[in-house]
Amino acid sequence: MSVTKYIKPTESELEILQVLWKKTTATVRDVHEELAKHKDVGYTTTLKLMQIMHEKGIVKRDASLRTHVYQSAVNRENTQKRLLNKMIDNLFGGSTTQLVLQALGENKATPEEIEKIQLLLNNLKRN
Amino acid sequence: MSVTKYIKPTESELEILQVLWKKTTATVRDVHEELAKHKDVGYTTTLKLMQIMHEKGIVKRDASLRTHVYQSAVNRENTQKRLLNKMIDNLFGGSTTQLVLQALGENKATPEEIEKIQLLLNNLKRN
DNA sequence: TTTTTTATACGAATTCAGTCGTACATTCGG
DNA sequence: CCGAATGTACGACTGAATTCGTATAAAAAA
Repeated sequence: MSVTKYIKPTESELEILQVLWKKTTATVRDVHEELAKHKDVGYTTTLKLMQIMHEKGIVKRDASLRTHVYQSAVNRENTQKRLLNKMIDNLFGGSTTQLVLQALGENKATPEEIEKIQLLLNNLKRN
Repeated sequence: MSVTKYIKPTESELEILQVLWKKTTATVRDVHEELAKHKDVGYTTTLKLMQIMHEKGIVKRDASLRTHVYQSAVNRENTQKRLLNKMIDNLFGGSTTQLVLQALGENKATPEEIEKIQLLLNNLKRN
């Protein structure tokens, strides 16, 4: 029986994934320079992390050239959904609504964004 | 210069906090039995965790009796808000709306809950 | 061609979360 | 009173995440 593989990126891995999701494709140096903008970290640390992510199957890479080219191997939306659900369980007692209320509660959603959410809600009600 | 203390509960700590938030006040046994409903864990593990949380200042306790009585030392809404914002940054590129859309996207919010959210949104628009 | 820069690989250290066993004290039932 | 149950303290182990140093190869610059 095949066991569903649970990919649960760590925090550092998520930072890297964000870069890869945005750029589609990137070298270790690309990623590292992006990360270095916001935090103080050594190049080999980023390298190691990406190697481990490769072992885990979180990223793919083209190693045909000296400078390997990486890309994400996990779907962005799925990953978001899974971690979100976890947070809903862990922190909001399983209530999506509580999370949404909390998220919107003090935050700066523009009127256009609010419209977008309202549209979605209307569709949901119709079902 | 005082450094702002960053309380970042771990996953297990969050489980415990949920119980404490719900019950207001609880012994280790209370908490443990609540946790044991959903996962397999030893009593001393829960105890140890709560002791560590006490050292960290995440929970308070009354140790005047043999059986200590614990309660949360961190505010629920603040904690939720902080972790939520972190997730928004880490996983949704800083967009609250993206998170909300994703959360509502496939999830089972009841019509009543949807109403509640819509109400909130209408209020937000009015400002 | 020599030197410097840029890559990857890899081993090792550190830290932390989570788990539990064991020791020991107190309380409770009989 | 005595044994079982219940409580806290605490040390220790495991595994994972993170960090970085060093070795080595390749490429680029001088």
